[in-house]
Amino acid sequence: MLSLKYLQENKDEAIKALKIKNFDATEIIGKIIVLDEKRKESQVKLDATLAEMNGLSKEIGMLFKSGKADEANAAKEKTGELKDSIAELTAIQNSTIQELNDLLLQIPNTPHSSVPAGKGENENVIEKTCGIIPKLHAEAIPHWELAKKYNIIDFELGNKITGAGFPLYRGKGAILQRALINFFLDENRKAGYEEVIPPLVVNEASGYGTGQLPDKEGQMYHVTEDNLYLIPTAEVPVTNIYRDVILKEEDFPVKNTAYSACFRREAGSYGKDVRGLNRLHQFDKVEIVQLQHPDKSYEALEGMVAHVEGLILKLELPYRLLRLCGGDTSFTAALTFDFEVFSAAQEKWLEVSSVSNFEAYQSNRLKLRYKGKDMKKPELAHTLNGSALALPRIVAALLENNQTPEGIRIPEALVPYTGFELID
RNA sequence: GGAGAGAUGGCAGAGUGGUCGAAUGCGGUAGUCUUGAAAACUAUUGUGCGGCAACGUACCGGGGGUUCGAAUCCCUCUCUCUCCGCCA
Repeated sequence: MLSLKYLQENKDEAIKALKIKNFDATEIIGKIIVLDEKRKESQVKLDATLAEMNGLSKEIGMLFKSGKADEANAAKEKTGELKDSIAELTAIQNSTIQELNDLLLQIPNTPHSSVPAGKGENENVIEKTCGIIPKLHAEAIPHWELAKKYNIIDFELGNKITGAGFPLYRGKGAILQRALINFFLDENRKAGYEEVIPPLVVNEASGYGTGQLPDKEGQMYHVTEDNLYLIPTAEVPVTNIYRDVILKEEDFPVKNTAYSACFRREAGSYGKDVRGLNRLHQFDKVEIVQLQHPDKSYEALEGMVAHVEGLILKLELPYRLLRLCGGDTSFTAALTFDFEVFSAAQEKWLEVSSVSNFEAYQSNRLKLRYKGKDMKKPELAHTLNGSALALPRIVAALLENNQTPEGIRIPEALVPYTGFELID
């Protein structure tokens, strides 16, 4: 969430920026500022009353010690009234803070000045399109048919074991998954990201920390018995490593990468978009996360975009880079770049990575801060993350684009990982 | 799953009802000394909120209670450790 301080100091700027996200914040920010005044007022009163009470309690203690029990008991009489008003003021204070917090949670992150206006995905800006879209042979088929033909992904078996959206990879299909995961992790590690293996199930506090809760509750699988959630992305456990942490300024940049299975309920999805590997309930992804000094987060974002681009290039896939418009930028992001690869048989661009700078929006909830030597108080750090990369759509494009009458060709960079050059 | 013990500042660890935001040690930072370093010595060293500041206030795992007053007593939740059981 946005910080109160930011909203107070940059009210008009925030309202203007949020219009790019098609969010009219005029009323809500006005309410917040009024509520905060109220909060301050009740705080001052409460503190004064508490101070009075503390003083009185000390006095009573001294009176008892010096044997003046009568005076002490007389003083006790006075505390009742103070107690009542403390209870009352505390209640006001708590409900005001609660109300304030609820409102703050409703405001999306302010977009970066470079985010174009727009309602939805059609208005995203194509920054560049690279690579050659292959001309497939006459018998070319989409990946879900290739998966069956070469017996590498079994959707029906996944169906039997679990349900739709939980495919079973087998043989060279399974090896290809493992190869991609290792390839991505190795490349990320070479780029300075420390590898972690996080829990795949998180508690409520972590869900709140990265913003999946409360609003996206329905998108996560919930283990009600233990009140835990299956992670929709490694971003959740990895970013929560740094919840309630105060970093030293010289710790920046903090860079982590993690492979994880990801679980998404995808409630409301249906139809041709979910065919084959295009949209799954369980899929594999390698994620990169960075924590940065506020002055350097956009530089870091650029670096992350370049890194992801390098991965796609090594896989020899045709791709394009999109700068998301206000309407398509997520609630929590300030600036997002999407990578899409072209899947030649279904003739579709498929999103394979989303690289975002969240600025201080996630940090504010996480209470992730940093402190420099000359700083009196800690400040919020900036968080960034990106997929590097999500597997299923990469696999879809690899299968479709590289199909030949002899079999499916594996890109050179992956061969050391698969141990074979052809799926046949 | 059963029985017991515990959770205090960056770390270790004292504190069992009043002046305790909390002893002490280690660590960190700054300084003195030194050619430099080490050692020694001196000072300083948590976070939130309000305040220009002085200062006030809250925080001793989370929540609730008792009390004029709670780190300290009670209830509850979570987590950790030890032993037993079960088991990858």
